[in-house]
Amino acid sequence: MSVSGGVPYRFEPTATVAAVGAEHAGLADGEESGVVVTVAGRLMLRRDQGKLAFGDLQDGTGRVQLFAMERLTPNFESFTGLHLGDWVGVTGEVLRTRRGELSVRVDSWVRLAEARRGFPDKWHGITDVDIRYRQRYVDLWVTEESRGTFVARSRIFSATRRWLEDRGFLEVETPVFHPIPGGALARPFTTHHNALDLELYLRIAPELYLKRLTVGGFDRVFEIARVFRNEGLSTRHNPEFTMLELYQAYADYGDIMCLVENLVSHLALELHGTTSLSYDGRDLDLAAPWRRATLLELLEEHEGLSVDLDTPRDELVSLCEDRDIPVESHHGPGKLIMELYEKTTEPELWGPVFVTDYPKEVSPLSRDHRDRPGWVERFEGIVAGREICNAFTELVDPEEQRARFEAQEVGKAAGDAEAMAVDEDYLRALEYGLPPTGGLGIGMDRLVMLLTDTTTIRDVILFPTLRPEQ
RNA sequence: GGGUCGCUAGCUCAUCGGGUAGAGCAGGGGACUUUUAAUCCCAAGGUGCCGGGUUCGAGCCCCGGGCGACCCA
Repeated sequence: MSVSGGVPYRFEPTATVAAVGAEHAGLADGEESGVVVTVAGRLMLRRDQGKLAFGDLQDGTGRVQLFAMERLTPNFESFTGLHLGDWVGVTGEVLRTRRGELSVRVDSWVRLAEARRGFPDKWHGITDVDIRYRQRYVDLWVTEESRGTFVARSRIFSATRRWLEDRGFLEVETPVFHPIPGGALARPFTTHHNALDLELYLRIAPELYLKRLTVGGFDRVFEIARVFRNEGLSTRHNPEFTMLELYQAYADYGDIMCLVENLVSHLALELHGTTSLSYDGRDLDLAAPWRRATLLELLEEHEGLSVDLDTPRDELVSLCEDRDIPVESHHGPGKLIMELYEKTTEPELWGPVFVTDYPKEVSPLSRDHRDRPGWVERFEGIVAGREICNAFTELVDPEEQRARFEAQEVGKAAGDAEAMAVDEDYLRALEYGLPPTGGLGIGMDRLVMLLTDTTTIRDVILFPTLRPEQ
């Protein structure tokens, strides 16, 4: 076996680094355990010392020191010739050195892969975030927080699935290719199917398909859906991101609020053992119940504005203009109020808070409010100034839905690239009867950001969208 | 789309009132029997993001472009 030779086709570690550490925590300085283990991972540091050599092996669970001796270790010269970043498998006795470092003695070893490119600085790591995003395969080894964030992301997803399944929700998959983009107000990506000679859109939301399933009798469904929106990049926006959407028959938006606050606080407990978190240097408590307040109440509370849908349009327009909010001629009072709220109030909210009851004009899929004409039963969950979810009592009436779609088409004709189109098949589905249903969409990337105290969406997406190199 | 900042060795960073670049780590060679970013010695390593311009001379000044970060729309 030599460093220049080939590498094996398989290898069988008997323990993770973390397990070695846990099982031999009590070993005294200078003591040998009598236990032989096989570990594998990357060589991240090496300290040669004549007839001895020390190295740090890192696997997915942590680091442990390797202790090689010329007297015992086969091919000792080759071992000291390993490069930082090389993958190695090591078998040997677990011991603690005189200096108190838990170690695996290198009684036998094999190189499992060669790092032909030099690893980043062993102390400073990678500081250029561009390299971290483009070469995540290096970042994950070198930047401990990065690995931790993605492990947390995985735990959040699996805990979410488990929690929903425990409550009778069925996970489904619906199409990514949509002939008519719908379910959200956003610009889609377009693509083309050659055999059908058909323009298709990458979905901007799975919503309309999931509600078709509710019509079909799946009374609790969810999908963890990659969605695609053709918009700019920012610390909060990636063109492809992940939404959890769920639909619960017989429920209204009040039921969904309870679901959200229970799910999110559960995830915080699973991940951190507490709902008291810190985000971006500020305290945040996700314990249920969350405050509920209407959009108008919050607009008055934060901006001192007492307005409503019957406020004269001129007045709303000048309130917007006073705040440098651009107004377009087709904006009605609902849209103007929404703009005022989004620009002045939403960023100020720390939360968690459920902002309830939105203008019908900006909510084409939500059911009319049972008591407030012109408004719908919709809420957004705002945490740390960010919208993490959007939910409503679903609009079930096909006639009303058609009218909402047609109002959207008017906006589309007026040049609104984000407006919805009429989806005849969806209307046909509604005509077969959608029961009272509560629906929810959660931005999973933003939720992960919140729970991992991360302020850039690129830090929670393994391979964020970037301009190509060169 | 606008503004600010950044881009120098594989990685992390220096240098200067414009005079064709320097260190640590990594990589190469050597020393060292308990190291902890080990240490010590030696040698090597650069299209200074790209393209123009000003200048006797540009990594540095000017213009254009690229990529990124942050802020704003």
